[in-house]
Amino acid sequence: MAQLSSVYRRLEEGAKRLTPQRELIIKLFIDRPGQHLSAEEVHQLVRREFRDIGMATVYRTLELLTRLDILQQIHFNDGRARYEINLETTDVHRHHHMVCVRCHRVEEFQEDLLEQLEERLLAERGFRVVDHELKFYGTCRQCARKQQGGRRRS
Amino acid sequence: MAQLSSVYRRLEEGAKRLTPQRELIIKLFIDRPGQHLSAEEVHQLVRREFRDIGMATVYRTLELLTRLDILQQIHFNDGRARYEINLETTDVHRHHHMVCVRCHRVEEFQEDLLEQLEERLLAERGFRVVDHELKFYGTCRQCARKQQGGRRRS
DNA sequence: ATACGTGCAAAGCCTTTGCAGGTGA
DNA sequence: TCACCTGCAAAGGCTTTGCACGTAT
Repeated sequence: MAQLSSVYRRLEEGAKRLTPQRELIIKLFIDRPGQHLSAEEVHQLVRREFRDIGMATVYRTLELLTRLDILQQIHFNDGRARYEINLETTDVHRHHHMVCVRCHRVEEFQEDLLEQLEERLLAERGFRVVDHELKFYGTCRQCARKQQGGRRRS
Repeated sequence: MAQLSSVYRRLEEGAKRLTPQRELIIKLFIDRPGQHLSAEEVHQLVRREFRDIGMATVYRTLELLTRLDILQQIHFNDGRARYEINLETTDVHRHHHMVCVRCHRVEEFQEDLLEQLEERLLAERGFRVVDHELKFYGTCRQCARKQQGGRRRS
């Protein structure tokens, strides 16, 4: 798979070894595109296949993969970092998040309307953007339906 | 001052007492519009006038004021929460942040281009936005100049 | 009297680090 | 050999909580 080999290439470029623990963590993210896993969740999932992996290894691996640009760290203001994979097909800079404040599920959307704004920030304020994040907090369709049902009853 | 009385009104509506500690913390934010203070910074600043205030009181007050919508909590991914005041003149939803990754200063900008996008998210995906945050990370004008100077020298 | 507010210390969470013991090149 | 990697336990940093003591209403 092209995406996998690109991940391994990036690992090699970082002069790092592909240990079983690291491979399992990478596979986890490849098997779940579009998911945003916390360190705790990664630990739980990997432990199904590698019982003795420690949290320190998980954190060190997540840090390494983030540094190699294989993962991206995201904060959704719930006090813990989450990670998602950076496949070559994924343009990180045109991909943002909708966080449901009820079920905490995260949806994504593509949008490039920030580019013109970034150009204006450079021209008008001298601020050169290297990264950005846009997050919407609200209620997703499913939770809106549930909420509506609850209100009817009361 | 109209802004001050609005803050006090919101405190009363919350059925909360205006203690000297709380008043000092509120004044801190009113005297520094546009600043984004961490709990530690608030503690340091208030201690100049109220030596014995404890961190717990600072945290409890910041939590209270956030709940009363007098302050707003913000995360800039540096591992600590920051707070800014919500004056009635400030439209929280059209005010975003540019975070300099070198000097860590935060600038603000006004922009309302998100509204049409929010309408589309509701229409196309059923997601009803209640809050959003847009942050740009990059280098500010001053740091860009310093950097340029350094490069010329090397 | 009673509910509220405070400072202090302890505990909680998430995350990082030190260390001794492996393992691959 | 030697650099790298790991699990465990301990420590760090930010934040919350328990508690006994005050203080307003």
